[in-house]
Amino acid sequence: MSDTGERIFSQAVEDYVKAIYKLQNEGQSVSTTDLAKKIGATPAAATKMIKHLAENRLIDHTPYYGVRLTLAGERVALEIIRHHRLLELYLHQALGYGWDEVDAEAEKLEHHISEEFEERIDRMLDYPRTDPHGDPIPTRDGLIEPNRGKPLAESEPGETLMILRVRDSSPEALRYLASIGLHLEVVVRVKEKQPLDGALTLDVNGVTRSVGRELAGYVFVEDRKAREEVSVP
Amino acid sequence: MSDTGERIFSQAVEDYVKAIYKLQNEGQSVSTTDLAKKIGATPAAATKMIKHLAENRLIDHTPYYGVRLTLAGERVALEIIRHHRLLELYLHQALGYGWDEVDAEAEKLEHHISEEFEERIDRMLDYPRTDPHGDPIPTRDGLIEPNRGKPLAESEPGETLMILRVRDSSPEALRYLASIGLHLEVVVRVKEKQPLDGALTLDVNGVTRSVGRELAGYVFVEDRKAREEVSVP
DNA sequence: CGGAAGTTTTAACCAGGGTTAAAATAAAAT
DNA sequence: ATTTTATTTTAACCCTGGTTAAAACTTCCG
Repeated sequence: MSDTGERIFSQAVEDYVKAIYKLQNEGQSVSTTDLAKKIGATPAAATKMIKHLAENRLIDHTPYYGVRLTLAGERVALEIIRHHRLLELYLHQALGYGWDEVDAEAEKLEHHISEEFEERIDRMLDYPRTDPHGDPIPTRDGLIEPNRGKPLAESEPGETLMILRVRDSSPEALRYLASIGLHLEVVVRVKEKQPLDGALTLDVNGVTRSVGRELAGYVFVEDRKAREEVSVP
Repeated sequence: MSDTGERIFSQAVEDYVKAIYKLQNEGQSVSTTDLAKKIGATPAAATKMIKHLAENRLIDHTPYYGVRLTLAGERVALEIIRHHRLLELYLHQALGYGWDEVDAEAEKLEHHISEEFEERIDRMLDYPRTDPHGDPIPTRDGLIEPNRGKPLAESEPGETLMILRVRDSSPEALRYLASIGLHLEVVVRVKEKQPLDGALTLDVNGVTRSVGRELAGYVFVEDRKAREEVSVP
């Protein structure tokens, strides 16, 4: 009950921290070049920001060897991701945005909402755990559940699977997946798997569909049986 | 259907243009000092921005004699004010914000919502004409109705008036007004007016209330009879 | 081991939006 | 009519977040 809702870090800082968080989630330490690429700036700009972040104890920096978030940095990242995912869900549920549209709008808003706003939409959505792509929403105090599911691309013929999560890659990919019936919670059965390119033939609600290996790598699933025990929280 | 939703002007530019618009609405041309004060920066900073705005044909600047918005500038100002007031109403209606809280939150968001978002909340609110303080919401194509009502402070004993609009001054003032029953659409009767300080004694829903001249200057009213003919849009 | 190649960092610079201090101008007052 | 006062503008500077070009460091390979 002490802070008055002022933002502590600039939007740029928040963007970098968030980018580092995401890169860190596949591969231990984050390189300057990868970070620069993700942010859309030059490596030189990234280096300068890295110094700034390190001075503010948001990251540990071993020159020439990359960067890792400190605990403080992770807290900042998770707060922004919380904003982002709550906003995505809110836009979807309350304003009818499609799951391919929510990311762009949430990106614009995530740095600018107050704690009050966050709290209100959280309550309005009844304290949700996942966003419209099935990604977990961090809690107010910076905890996050692990990502759910294994890639559909790694499944084998005969398996019956439920879609739990879809990587929020491009709006086009999301729209295409939706168009062939691959939404969250949908159950699919794997009919065939091409031996060479890994393309899958699926049964989706009685309709036969094909997805290439790349797209199938964006869809995360869980064995049908495992799901029955978890049920509603 | 041509622009991709990119913002054309910086947030700073938008803030200055909005400030000029508001100052212009009482007193013809806007002085550097007043503008600086409104923005919360030094006159030197305002001068620099004024040059920038003039180069972009958003204002006409007569050095040493002040500034006026061009038509283009007015369009920009009204677009931001539209965002602001739609947001205020949305926060109030959809998220339960009090009328004393909406201004601060809308201030943060008004620069960052897309046309899509604007369109969606506009539809969701069923194309409203006024915000929670009774201020008119500009249309999508930059038209705005004149401010409604005359100051309560100028009314005389015996008059029966309906509250149409309340100046969005401070959250405290708004909270106080609400606490004594002075909301929008409420009908009051003027019982007395102090000859010297202009303080009013009112009948508000059967309760007797006093408001000083300053506060009464923030409340805008219309003669009760005039209202009956207008009715619901 | 010694380059060659790729990555990272440094250096010098730019633009936007701010500051303070000083100079220029307008308005008011003796 | 001239001086005083207040306002506005200019000048010189700061900080943030970017750029390009060059230098420093790793790494990998012959």
